Amino acid sequence: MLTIGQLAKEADVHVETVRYYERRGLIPEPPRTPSGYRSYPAESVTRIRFIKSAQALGFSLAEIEQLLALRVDATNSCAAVQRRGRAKLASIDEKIATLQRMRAAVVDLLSRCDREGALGGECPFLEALEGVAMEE
Amino acid sequence: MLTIGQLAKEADVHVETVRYYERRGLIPEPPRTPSGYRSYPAESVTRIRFIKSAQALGFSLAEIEQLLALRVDATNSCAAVQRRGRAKLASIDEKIATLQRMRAAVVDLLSRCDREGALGGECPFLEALEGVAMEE
DNA sequence: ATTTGCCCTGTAGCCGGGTACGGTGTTTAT
DNA sequence: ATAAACACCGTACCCGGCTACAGGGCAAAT
Repeated sequence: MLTIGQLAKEADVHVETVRYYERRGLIPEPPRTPSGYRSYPAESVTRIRFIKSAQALGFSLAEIEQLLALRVDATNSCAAVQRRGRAKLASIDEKIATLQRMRAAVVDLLSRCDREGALGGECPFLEALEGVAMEE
Repeated sequence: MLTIGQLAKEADVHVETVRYYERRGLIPEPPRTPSGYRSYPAESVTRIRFIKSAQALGFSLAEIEQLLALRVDATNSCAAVQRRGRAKLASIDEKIATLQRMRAAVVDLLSRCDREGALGGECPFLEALEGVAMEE
């Protein structure tokens, strides 16, 4: 079991962030020691790291909450989870596709810069970016 | 040429957002009509769409500014562009890899939900998320 | 045993990224 | 020729996501 400070350090966030996530319902309220200290299981580290990664990929905390809520229980039928899971899958796939277009644009830019840059060319990025944007 | 309102509509942002991006230096100051109205070339639409897509992938406006500044000119040598471009490439690749791990976790979750959910199983998401987090 | 450090619960403030508003000038449609 | 729709500028405000106190209690090290 971990104190909030140990958890924060492991997950590379501030202590206040952990408490903030708890208030937001992104992590469950942990058990307390007799004196009232929060006491976290080791898996909390995984969860917080997941939240930070998903954020870095452009998911909002509200969306992350939905991702974390993908579980079958009293309120979620397996069918409902399947439906919402597939929707999340679609948004993940769209992000991957857009990143791959961005990647190709940067690679193209760098290679042209290599060839033409030596010749005093211009290497404009916008040109390389044609069609990179995500579809709505 | 487009008015700011037309540009905003095409790019699916608010007029104020376009002016905000101009203040931030993310889009160049456009030429003005005699009466002072901004007059945009069609390619501005591409640029704003790119900005919105990059944001949706977790890039901050500051990072996007750097991406857009990947061009060889008086202040940027081709070598410098190559160096910064490769750094951006690395961050793009990391995002792709993390999204692919997330994707696999969701797919796994859905398939298990299919098999075990029908049997009254639990489908916990955290378990599927082991190791999804981005590396630092 | 007391200092140092970490924990608690508030509430308030900050930063990034817009968004809204007020007052005014310009185009365009009727 | 006048109303509606849009543009200008400036400033102020809002929301998401933290971050920083303040004022107090507990725990580990010297």
